[in-house]
Amino acid sequence: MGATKTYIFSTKQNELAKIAKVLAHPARVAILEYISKQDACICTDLVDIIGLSQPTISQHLNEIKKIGLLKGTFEGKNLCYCIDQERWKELQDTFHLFFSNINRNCC
Amino acid sequence: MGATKTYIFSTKQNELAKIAKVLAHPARVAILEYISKQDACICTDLVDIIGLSQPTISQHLNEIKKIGLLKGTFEGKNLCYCIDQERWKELQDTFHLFFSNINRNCC
DNA sequence: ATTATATATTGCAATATTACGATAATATTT
DNA sequence: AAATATTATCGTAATATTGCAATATATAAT
Repeated sequence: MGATKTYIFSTKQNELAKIAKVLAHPARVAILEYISKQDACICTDLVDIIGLSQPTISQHLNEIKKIGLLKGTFEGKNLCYCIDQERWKELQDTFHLFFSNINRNCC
Repeated sequence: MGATKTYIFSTKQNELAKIAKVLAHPARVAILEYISKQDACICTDLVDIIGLSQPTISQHLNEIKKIGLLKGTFEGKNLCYCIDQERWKELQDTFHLFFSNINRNCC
């Protein structure tokens, strides 16, 4: 008990839920927004911008990384995080499809 | 410790996260998909369709209701659940905006 | 090599979520 | 009024998430 029964749902349903879960925290929304607004992609200052501790930010970044949304490369001592545009579009499509496939003739 | 620090984020960021949280469970995705596919909206059989217990389904429905996505009216002994089209479009726009506002010139 | 700076990992406590049995509430039917 | 059917709520156990201090790791600069 207590654990999500993923096995009774379809792959697509689990996929959407998994992606949504990453967006289900304001810190991760804020991180994605911040990174996307940067011209360059040196994101050293997320800790100051967001206002959470460095380990916490690091963990959130890791959650975002898990669904393939971040490309990270070292540039000097700083880690350069960028949003993976291909993956971003994929997720956009996933959500678009989900929101589009809804029946209108009800109630 | 342990609780999300909502107060350090913007209303919009918290809003998106809150909506995403509802979609962050495959059962709720499945429920929304099922309801949207029905011509009529008598959704008594969700328990059989999804494969979770009646209390669990009821709780999930409640989560969906909390963000205003469900219109529910009693029709006889059965509860008639429908998706609120207005609200649905709002959420669709919220996500669309979020996914659109992303910088392209990076990395 | 040592120091400084940036990010990752570990360990742990607080809180939240998920799921279901038992039970209550509500409405229909007999 | 009693029985039936459907949904909601309560209580509780299992699991997951959130957040941070402490520590480890990695690169840069001195």
